Amino acid sequence: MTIGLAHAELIAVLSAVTGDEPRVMTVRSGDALPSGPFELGHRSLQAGLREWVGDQTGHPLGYLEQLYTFADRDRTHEDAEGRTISISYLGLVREQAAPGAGKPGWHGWYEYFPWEDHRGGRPEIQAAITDRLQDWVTSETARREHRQRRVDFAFGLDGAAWNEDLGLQRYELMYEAGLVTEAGCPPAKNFGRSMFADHRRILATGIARLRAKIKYRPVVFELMPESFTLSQLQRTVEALAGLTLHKPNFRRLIDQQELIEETGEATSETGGRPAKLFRYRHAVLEERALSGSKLPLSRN
Amino acid sequence: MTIGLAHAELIAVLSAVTGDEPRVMTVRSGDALPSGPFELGHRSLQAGLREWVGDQTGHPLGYLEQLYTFADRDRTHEDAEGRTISISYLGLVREQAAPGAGKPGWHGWYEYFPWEDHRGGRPEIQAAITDRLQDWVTSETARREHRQRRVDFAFGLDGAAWNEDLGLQRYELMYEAGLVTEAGCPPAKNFGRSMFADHRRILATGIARLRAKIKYRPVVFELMPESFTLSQLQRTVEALAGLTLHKPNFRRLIDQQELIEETGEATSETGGRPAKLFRYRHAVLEERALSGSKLPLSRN
DNA sequence: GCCGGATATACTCACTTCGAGTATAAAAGG
DNA sequence: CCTTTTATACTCGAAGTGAGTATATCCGGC
Repeated sequence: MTIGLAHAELIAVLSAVTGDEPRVMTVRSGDALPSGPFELGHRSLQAGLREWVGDQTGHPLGYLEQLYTFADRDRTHEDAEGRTISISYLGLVREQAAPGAGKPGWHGWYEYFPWEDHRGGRPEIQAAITDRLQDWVTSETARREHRQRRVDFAFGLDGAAWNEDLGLQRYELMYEAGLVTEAGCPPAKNFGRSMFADHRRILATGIARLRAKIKYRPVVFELMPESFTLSQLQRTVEALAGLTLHKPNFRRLIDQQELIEETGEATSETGGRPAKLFRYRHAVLEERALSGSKLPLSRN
Repeated sequence: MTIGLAHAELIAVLSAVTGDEPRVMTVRSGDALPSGPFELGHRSLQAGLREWVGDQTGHPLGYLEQLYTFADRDRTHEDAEGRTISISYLGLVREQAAPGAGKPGWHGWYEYFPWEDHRGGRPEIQAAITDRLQDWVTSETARREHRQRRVDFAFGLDGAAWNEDLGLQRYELMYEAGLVTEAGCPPAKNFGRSMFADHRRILATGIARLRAKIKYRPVVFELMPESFTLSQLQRTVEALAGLTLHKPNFRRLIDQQELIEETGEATSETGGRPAKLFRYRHAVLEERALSGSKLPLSRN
């Protein structure tokens, strides 16, 4: 019996935040995500990727999480002796440990997804996108209603609120509607910077996953330096979520979670009143979070 | 350059709920999860699995979601020409469409994880488990504190509340502490029924994922028949979560989500007052849910 | 036919959480 | 010393959540 033989490949979405700009590590001048073959010598996928990232970038990798495994037919290796299976990972790199961040190799998320940054309100480009999506909705009578609901929900139209977690759905809608060059549309009709093969889709997956995760697990701290101010922390979260947050409530949220503690020092680099410095309470690391139950429990 | 060649295998965690018992489809009299090679003819992994499940079981597969991809060294294929990559999926099967449920092939979740069912309060077996875990905690001085926190958090001890989502963490702790035969411990010291290779770990992954998911996406309905009563729905959720829920609050939660509507009919099969029958509002299917923001937004 | 058991359904209330706004403190610079 | 800027602290009402109680409708036994 023929057991499915395949080429195994690892693809990484490595992110860092510099100032208020979320960035991703790229190769080929920003056209592709770093990837490499899964070598036989590695203990596991995770270990393989860590090793490989360490060699290639010199940045120690903090948090690492599997994203998704793809094996669609169009991903078949050219000299196909079997097809290619791509296993993608999300990795977080601390700002200070990423000297390359800001230099070539690291590109801003919103270069690829300009419509995902809502920190300055709805970005202008979004109107153009939703106009084109509306054409796509109207162009078919059969699934029209269904398409309309998907667009409205994903982009926060018609009463629905903008939900930052839906980045992948938004990209997939645009792909279906032929608004990205990866779907075969002419470069003129493209929105955002495109990438090699399905790398932009994988990046969207990583962004969506991270945006969802920061809400129920303290992963932001994997991106922060050893000590930081509350404003820095807030700006980092805002950069990731692509949203502006309510400052007093953000602070309340943070300290009622008891995730951080004062270092005792302060910094006056920020301009106004000096800000206290905090550090992450590592004791809490693996436990904690995973907060809400959402199910109406019965205490008997 | 040697591109990593590997064997690709699909493993499925197929679940259904009959009455108040959550079940999983198994092969080898309950010793293993169904699995098979990833054939080259398939369009994608997802399509490959759907086809394969259809052929093997005759049950149409509703919801299907990727779980995790494993490729640890100990999973190497015997006549190793490369190693085996296992891609696991979680699938949900509707009760009525699964005539085999209850018959051989389908086994109850809690046969494998008796400590995960808290519907009748803390199960007795848990005390024995945590006693043994406590020995494991005390046996090492170096990481003792860390281990203690992990155990307390995972099993809801020392002030922490029981969290049904942590099934995977609990199994992994037991594995580390040598309380399951899969870790090489003698059968006498085993807790719960063990499985082939790492299949029980994969099942734990599936259960944990599903338990987490029912809180923010309406996936329960993939397990319900066309029409159902609110009590049936509640019992299904309780079966999955391994918890008892507060009836009035459960009903409030359900109808404020507007996920279901009355069929107009009622059933008196349950004994007391006849219960109204409801159906899932399919219109809502892809949108909706993904409820809470958890981030303190600013409206400017 | 009436009554108790069983199940379904409906309503109330206190407490916590959350969104939103306002007020005070401490630095820098003209 | 007064304004600007950033940091920090407090308040309030609306909404959500945990928990309990009350009413409705069937069945079966007497």
